[in-house]
Amino acid sequence: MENHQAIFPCSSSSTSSASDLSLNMVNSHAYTEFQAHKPNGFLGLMTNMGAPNLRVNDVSQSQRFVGTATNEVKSSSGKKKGDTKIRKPRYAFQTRSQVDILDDGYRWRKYGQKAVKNNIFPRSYYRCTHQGCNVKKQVQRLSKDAGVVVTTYDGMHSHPIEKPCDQKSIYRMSPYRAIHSSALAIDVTSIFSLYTEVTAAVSDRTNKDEVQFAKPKHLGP
DNA sequence: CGTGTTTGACCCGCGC
DNA sequence: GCGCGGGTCAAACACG
Repeated sequence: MENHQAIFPCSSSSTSSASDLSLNMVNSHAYTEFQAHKPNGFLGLMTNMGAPNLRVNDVSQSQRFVGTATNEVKSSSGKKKGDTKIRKPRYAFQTRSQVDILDDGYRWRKYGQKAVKNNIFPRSYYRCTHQGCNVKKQVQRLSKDAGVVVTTYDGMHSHPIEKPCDQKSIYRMSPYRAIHSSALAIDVTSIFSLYTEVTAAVSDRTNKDEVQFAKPKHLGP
């Protein structure tokens, strides 16, 4: 596989200024359960996964990572009739952070925000702005724990990371984004290198529902 | 002007 | 069939 350092040039610097950042990654089946407020909800999953309150710098030591390739996702336009449902890999990151927007190095455009049932926090919808890239993500805070942000990714990026290391020069922030994230931008590129590796693995297993845990080589055991 | 957010309206799938 | 909830669209708007 390709060199992650080349894809994520910032992966060596964990400049999280939101000091209380932790992360779990879950498959979307579990995430769906969480959303439905069933007994085996998200918080319970944290315990099951055995990696509660990980700091981002410790992810290499104990992070668990699961994905699925068979979630049904509507095409970009959910309005057309007779659309064949395409399946994309879908992943949910759980991060403990004071900010919603994780600086993953890609450029996202917000295209919607919705109030979610049983959650006091709205869910935000983002789309990758790269031409031809149809990757989407959803960002939502847990109502039970306002410090936890769940970021769900739909699809895989088919292009290199767009944002160089110098956020100030490349990440042209809108005033809105600046308000919410410029001061506390979180560099989680090392986490997203995991995402890339496993999504690639998933793409090779299109007929299987579940994917084995992945251990990123470059992050060590 | 380019880029991005906001937000109400709209569409669709699903459960009852 | 109907209502609800999730996801998306698009016009209006903000800002450098």
